[in-house]
Amino acid sequence: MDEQNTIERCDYIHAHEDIIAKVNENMPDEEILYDLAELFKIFGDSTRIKILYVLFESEMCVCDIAQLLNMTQSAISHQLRALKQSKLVKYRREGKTVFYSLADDHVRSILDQGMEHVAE
Amino acid sequence: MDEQNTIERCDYIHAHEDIIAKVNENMPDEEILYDLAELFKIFGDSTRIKILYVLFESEMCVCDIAQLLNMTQSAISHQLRALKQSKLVKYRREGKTVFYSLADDHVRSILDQGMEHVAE
DNA sequence: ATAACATATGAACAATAGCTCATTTGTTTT
DNA sequence: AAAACAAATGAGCTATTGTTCATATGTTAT
Repeated sequence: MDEQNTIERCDYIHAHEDIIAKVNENMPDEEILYDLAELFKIFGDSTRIKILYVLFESEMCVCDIAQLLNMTQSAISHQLRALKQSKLVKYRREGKTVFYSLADDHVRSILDQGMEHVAE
Repeated sequence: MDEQNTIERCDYIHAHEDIIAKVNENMPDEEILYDLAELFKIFGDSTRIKILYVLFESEMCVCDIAQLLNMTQSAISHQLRALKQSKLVKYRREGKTVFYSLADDHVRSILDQGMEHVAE
């Protein structure tokens, strides 16, 4: 009750009441925004982006990806785990080999949207 | 010439020649992929995502955003700088006040694509 | 010019992330 | 069962990042 807002505030808020109401109305839940940020974090690393581009062509095993990107098996495996946890890639095992592939079309559309912005 | 590839390799590469050729053909330049990752890094923080959602409703000054998100002016200003550098927001000065707004429609489409994936 | 306000910025610190190295797990072959 | 191979994992190290705090810059009003 007597807890004070310690954040500095400007003398008067510029935004009108209706705007503020709309912001609060349309702002997704904290949890969703957190998840969204986590998802984009995954795209925020060029190694992972390269892996995704490789998988655009075909499913591929860890070692092949490592060779194509000239990186260690361990580094690729760690990154594939992140991609897996975000449900951006899926995998199937075939003997000793594990083949990874893109989970769905979102990967492509998200990267394409980003590309459009970067290309400008 | 005598520089050796120190990366471990599997006994045989699974991917066929034509696949490897296509990967190398369709893989964007290193520099582009770096820029792309940098762009997604910007989306990879929930504070910045919140700022963008706020700006969906209306242009807004730094202090208003800070109040809406209950954060310090400094923190918001720092993040707005990142958004500005990535050309995701633009600004105009009106006296002491600086109003920020979304730079273009890419912001919305990128966030929407991400949302689609998260919502699953 | 001075005071007041809005914003920007730099240094510092804690938390996070990506890579390497060593090792483990899972599978196949002998 | 043992050896060999592919992949996964954990610890450790360095680099990066988001916030805070203090201060500087830019603009307006007195």
